[in-house]
Amino acid sequence: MAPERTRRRIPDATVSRLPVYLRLLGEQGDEGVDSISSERLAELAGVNAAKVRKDLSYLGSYGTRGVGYEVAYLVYQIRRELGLTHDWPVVIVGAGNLGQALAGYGGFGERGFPVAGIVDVDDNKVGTVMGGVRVRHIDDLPQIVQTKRVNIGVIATPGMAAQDAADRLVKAGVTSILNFAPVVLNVPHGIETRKVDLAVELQILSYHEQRRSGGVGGAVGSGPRSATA
Amino acid sequence: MAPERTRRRIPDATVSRLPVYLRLLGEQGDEGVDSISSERLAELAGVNAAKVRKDLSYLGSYGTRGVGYEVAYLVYQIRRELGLTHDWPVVIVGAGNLGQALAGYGGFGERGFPVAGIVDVDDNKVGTVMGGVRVRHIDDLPQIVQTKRVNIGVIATPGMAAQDAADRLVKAGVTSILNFAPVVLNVPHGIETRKVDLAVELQILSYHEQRRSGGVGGAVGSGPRSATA
DNA sequence: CTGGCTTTGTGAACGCGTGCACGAGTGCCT
DNA sequence: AGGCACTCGTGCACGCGTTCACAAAGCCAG
Repeated sequence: MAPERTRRRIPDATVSRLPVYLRLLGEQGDEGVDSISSERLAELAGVNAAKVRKDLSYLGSYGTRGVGYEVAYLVYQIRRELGLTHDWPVVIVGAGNLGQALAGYGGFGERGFPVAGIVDVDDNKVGTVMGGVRVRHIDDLPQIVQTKRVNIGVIATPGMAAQDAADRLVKAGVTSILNFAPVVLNVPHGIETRKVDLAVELQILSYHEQRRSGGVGGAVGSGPRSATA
Repeated sequence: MAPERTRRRIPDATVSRLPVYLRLLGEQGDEGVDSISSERLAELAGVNAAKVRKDLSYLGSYGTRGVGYEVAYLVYQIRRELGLTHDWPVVIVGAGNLGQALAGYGGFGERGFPVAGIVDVDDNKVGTVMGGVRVRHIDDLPQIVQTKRVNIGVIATPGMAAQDAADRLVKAGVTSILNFAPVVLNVPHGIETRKVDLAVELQILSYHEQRRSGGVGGAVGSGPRSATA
């Protein structure tokens, strides 16, 4: 390949915001907006304007001073940087409540992440269809990953089965994992992992609520507007 | 419980890790472990031992030098700090795929966040039962929030309906919102908000995959799966 | 009771991300 | 053509979070 030396590394914080900008820019584009300022984009994204400019500067200087950014071009650049110029098929492990919801959630395919397959250990679930995809046995994982060129795996199993799922995914050749199970996964170096834990999110909110309601005192079930029990 | 000066503000980063420690400590407790070192806990949580100690130090000095932390006591302290000494009923807005999955996901109630209600705008869904909870009309939101003393709302609607859902939740008296819709919510100051966006997570993974597969070279859409064994 | 071993708690250094402030470039209007 | 208004791009300072390193503190053996 070209001298393409160590490609500008983009800070994690920025990477996590680019998808947000991308979505907003897409919406703006659909509404006929063809140029947008960092200030406006910042407002839509709920962040600081300087941050937007700095974030976008990591992609290169694609803005026009005095004018702003051309929406369509910016969309293209962000998509390119995020690797969204082509689809990334994903495989879902676990066909329970969550797995079903994920498979049925149309947003996946629409946004470039078609569900290449769903697998489960439970033979009773194998064969059923969810979101247009037939559930297959987890032993078929390697085959699915290979034939469908899957790089991303989604773990939607109970916590107990998550590590095994991760092991199988890695063994099958997956290099990125999105984990919904409340478990700290142990994966080989080089495997990218992200975790979404509903319980953690709720507990963080709980912390703030508890704080709001008068600090760590006795166990009182008082809400902001509720009668003190 | 005299020290009311628990006003100590705990860093966000720490707050987001406490739930993880809590779960791990619970598991260890179930396995009969009654004392644990920061090193061991760090290993389980996949973080640095010093970080564990610093995190726990925000709760107070509950460890014993030379020995470690008493699991049961630490669990109690973390639960107390996170406000988990009592339940926090939640109300789910949106009875679609995701809403169903969330309602059906037992983990909610088990972890102290019982589903006080599910609401939807669609009259066809109203009356059906999900996860043991009957779906009610969104107009009943204020009543549910008030009678069940709900402080936390969960938005599981399509993006288009999310802002309206948030407005209704806030108006009904909810002060914390967990948002699954791919939208930047606009809420009054003082309302705590957390966002879980599947598309964003996948796109972040996509970024790393794209990076792995040779960087942003030509705009050629060669298969995602490059030469990686 | 003393010495040695273990592990906590924390001061201090470092690094990353954020936000400000301002120079530099661009387009529009007179 | 010249001046003006606007917006990007970025150097810099600040603050938060992470990590190291070590003294303080507790336990145990003999």
